[in-house]
Amino acid sequence: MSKKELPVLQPAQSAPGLPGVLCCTPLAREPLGEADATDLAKVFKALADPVRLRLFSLIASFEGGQACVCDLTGEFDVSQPTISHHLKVLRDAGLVGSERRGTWVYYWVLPEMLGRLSGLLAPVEVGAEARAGALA
Amino acid sequence: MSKKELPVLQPAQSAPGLPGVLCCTPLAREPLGEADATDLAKVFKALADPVRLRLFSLIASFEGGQACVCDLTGEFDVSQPTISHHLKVLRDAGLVGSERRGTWVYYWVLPEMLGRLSGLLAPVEVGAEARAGALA
DNA sequence: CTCCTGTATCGATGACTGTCAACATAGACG
DNA sequence: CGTCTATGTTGACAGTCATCGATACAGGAG
Repeated sequence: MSKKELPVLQPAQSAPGLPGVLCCTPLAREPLGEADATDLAKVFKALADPVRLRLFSLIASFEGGQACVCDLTGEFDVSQPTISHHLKVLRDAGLVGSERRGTWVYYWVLPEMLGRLSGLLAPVEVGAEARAGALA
Repeated sequence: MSKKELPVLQPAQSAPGLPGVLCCTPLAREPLGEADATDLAKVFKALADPVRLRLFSLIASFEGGQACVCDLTGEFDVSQPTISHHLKVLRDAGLVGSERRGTWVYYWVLPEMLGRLSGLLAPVEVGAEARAGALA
């Protein structure tokens, strides 16, 4: 079941509330509102760090689609508290989910947000018309 | 600088250094390398600001696909130098191109980068393939 | 219970970033 | 030439961020 309009982002968990923009509005289709831009910027900011990008990619491409923190810390040159901090940023942005399972804590990517971002960045048909229709 | 020294970035050429990652590698497909993550982070960082997001969206959705700075400054509460700064960030990230045309300077979105980002964020089939075929 | 390991939080710090005012530059026009 | 308008650049400041060490919390083992 795929719901497109619902901002389902486990509001009870950690997602600070990502409104409708992140649903399906193409960035290049119509001007972004202030509030929407602020929310979107938070998500991009979460991805705007090399360590977080690698963390995110590592989790996403892990066997089973999830990884425990112990699998991640060894891959980076930063300290464990830093890794934990970055994971929290990703979680707060609604990009990953997490769950404690016994001793270890597992993280997985939330594909919804990924798909929304992908759709947001999808370029609209800007063929020859755009270039040709120059004004004065 | 009458005709500019080629501000319009060409993929992996005059750009700040956008290698192959930005071409078509899905983020959730395989772990991102350090260098690739650093480059990608720069692009996301350029989008990680509400003003820049609105600027970008505004330019992209403008009539003719391009807008002069004079069309943009009025839409924001920040000063003109700040707008100019943000436009430079977007240009350096390879997200927009610019050209002086007489008195005014016009900006337009580079759809290539947009498409690359969109492809990068495209979620892989987590439901079936990733879950099953990952463990080799 | 106590110890040990895995993970999160806290406080501090150096680096970066968004913003502005002031100034510089480029082109149009008289 | 000089002047006006449109943009870009510079320098400075405040706020944010990435990172660390120390520490706290959670759960399993003894």
